[in-house]
Amino acid sequence: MTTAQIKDVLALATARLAPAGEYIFDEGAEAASFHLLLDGHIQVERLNAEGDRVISLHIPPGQLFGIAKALGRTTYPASAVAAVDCVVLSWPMSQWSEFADRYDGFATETYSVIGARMAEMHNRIMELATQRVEQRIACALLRLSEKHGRQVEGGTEIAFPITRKVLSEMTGSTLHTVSRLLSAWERDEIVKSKRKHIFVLDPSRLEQLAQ
Amino acid sequence: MTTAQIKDVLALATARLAPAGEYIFDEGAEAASFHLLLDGHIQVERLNAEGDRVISLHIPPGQLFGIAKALGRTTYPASAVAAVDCVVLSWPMSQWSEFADRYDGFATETYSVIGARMAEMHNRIMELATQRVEQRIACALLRLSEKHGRQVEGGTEIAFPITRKVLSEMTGSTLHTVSRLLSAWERDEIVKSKRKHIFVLDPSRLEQLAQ
DNA sequence: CTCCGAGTTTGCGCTTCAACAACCTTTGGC
DNA sequence: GCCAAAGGTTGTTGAAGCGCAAACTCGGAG
Repeated sequence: MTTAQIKDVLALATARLAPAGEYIFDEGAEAASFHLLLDGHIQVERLNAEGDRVISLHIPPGQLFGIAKALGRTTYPASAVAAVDCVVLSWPMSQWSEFADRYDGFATETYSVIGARMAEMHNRIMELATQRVEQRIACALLRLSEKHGRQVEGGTEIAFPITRKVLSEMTGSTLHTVSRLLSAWERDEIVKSKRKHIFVLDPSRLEQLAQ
Repeated sequence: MTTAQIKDVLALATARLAPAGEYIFDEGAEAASFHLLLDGHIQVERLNAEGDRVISLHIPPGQLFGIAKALGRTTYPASAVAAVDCVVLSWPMSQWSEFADRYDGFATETYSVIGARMAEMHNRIMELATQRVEQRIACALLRLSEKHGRQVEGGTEIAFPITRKVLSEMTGSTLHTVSRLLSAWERDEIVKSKRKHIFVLDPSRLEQLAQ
């Protein structure tokens, strides 16, 4: 895309600040807009019939999300919540095809993102189907630190606040089990954690635990 | 697509018969072709590091598969095996973009398929994360009978041979547990099974079991 | 017709982990 | 500085379901 094209596109967007905890859109709602995360972290989640929350993925800044239209859907398949204060650009879904037609590489880029997300979901399915809780949590921490990590002295910090509860909802477990494991791993100096913040100190041993 | 266009397209395809058990392509292999299943049933699967097989989805006749290129990938993310004798049309992946450009609706149609598959994977993740084995197996049977069912007197038969082992690999369980549950459900006249064949007699009670 | 192997059934012990419960700690609002 | 609420720790218990083992049965190859 040229600079002129970028200007055009930005002129059509609405920017807004979503404070931590705000829902950008809800599962099942009509997909009226697609979004770009400029800053912050978005959590994509669904509730099952019994009301258990399952967190499917986290969106890092710079990614499009809520692109239901690209997949032939008219409603959002999941909800998106701001995990921290976020800056979000939004466009009406009606402009999707225009964008795709007009800007070369827009569609290709988008489908690469979708491909990557599918691959990630595929991995999650494998993990859930074959690994034990301990391994799954180790995997989740590794993924988070790789994709959403920030280097600090001594290790990698996960770049947004994350509770035991959230980690359990990402791994199909309970906050109790997560708490126990994090405590054990902290004793072994594999991770370190403050409330809502986790640091991976020794990724190689975490990988071992994930097998 | 017009009839003339269909003829063009078919002229470029290679047709072949894949006997039951044959691998159409392997996980990780270079994505040289994309395929259309004319007849039969394809099973998409992956192996994890320990060699456990996980079955992600089943492809019904009439669907495209192995469409890695559409998702910006150069290798297949999973393997595809013929679950029964299959008739498969294949095109070299190099023709993908040509097809997408030339035939209106081709791309849109494809992305709808991808959207549906993502939705299904999403559901699988939810199930694996929150439901117990019994519920997951009930869900799997319902899905199979809906998407790959064939009406027979008294119920619905799953349209391709399926072992306890396969069902366990679809649900992240073991063939023993599946066997036990099927036996119990057969006593309650919810399902009926011959070796490699399963009939769903009472879908409503199965839905109850799946909650 | 017989044999062999793939598919299935069933029992038993043992591990994993969710459920329940109680208590502790940190943080932010007033 | 106090309080409430959110978040975290830790112990105990019970059950789900996996691993192992052994036996059974069907169906096809020869």
